[in-house]
Amino acid sequence: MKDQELCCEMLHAHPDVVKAVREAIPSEDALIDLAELFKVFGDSTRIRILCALFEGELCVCDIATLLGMTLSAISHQLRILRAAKLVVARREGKTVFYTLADDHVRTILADGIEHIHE
Amino acid sequence: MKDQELCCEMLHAHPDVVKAVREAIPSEDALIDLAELFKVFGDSTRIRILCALFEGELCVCDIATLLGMTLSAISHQLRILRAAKLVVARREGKTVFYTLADDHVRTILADGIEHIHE
DNA sequence: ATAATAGTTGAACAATTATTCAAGTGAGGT
DNA sequence: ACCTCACTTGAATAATTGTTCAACTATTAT
Repeated sequence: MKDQELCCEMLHAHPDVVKAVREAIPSEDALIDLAELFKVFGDSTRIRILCALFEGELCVCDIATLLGMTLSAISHQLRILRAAKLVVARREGKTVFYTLADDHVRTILADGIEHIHE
Repeated sequence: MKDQELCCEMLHAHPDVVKAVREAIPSEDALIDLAELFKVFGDSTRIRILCALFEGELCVCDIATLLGMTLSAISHQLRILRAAKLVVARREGKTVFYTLADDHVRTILADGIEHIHE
């Protein structure tokens, strides 16, 4: 986190290029938010939950059974997915059903799969 | 990581639904790879590097200057981006220039931005 | 009321990871 | 040969994070 003006190591950088890029890219805050979103996709448990929900709504216990994990572990991950607005919950009696929040999830995952298969 | 057959807590799960989903979703290994890819996008320094490279090729020093970070920190992150095949390097004398490896990066980031703005 | 079921939550622990620091390459200049 | 510049790399440290365990809430049944 050094200031580039004070960092002699970096005086050889191409200042015109750096200036142009600095004006063109989104704000640091926007990119932090973006990284936070991708961080949510960056865990295989959460990816598996999202993929399972592609097939339709599931209760927490179904997901736990499917992944062979505890209710608690799944519930913690669902909280993160809810906070990122990737899934929504619906209660029916004692059971809570989860669904994908929208189609962005499908699109993002599909793009990722495509990159891997290239 | 409990076996669902042995886990009495989960006997109430909907077995037909679980079975259908289990057959429909990709293999656990494939989803682990996918999570690894998104993990690379899940860091704001790396996202900022990728965004900077949208504008064209940059040397390591340009990137370090732009982000106000040390050469070492940037170099470590570039190594991760190279391993994920998101960027490629080209040496010209003492300088190493980096470029986006392909258009998947643009697509994935654009989808992420869209989700945030919804 | 009491109990049982389905899920949530907080604290703790282990594992992962981003940055720093110091040392090490590889290329060009003298 | 020696030096400098533009990186790269390995080890160490601090911060973050996923899972477990135990306790708790909400709903239904008796």
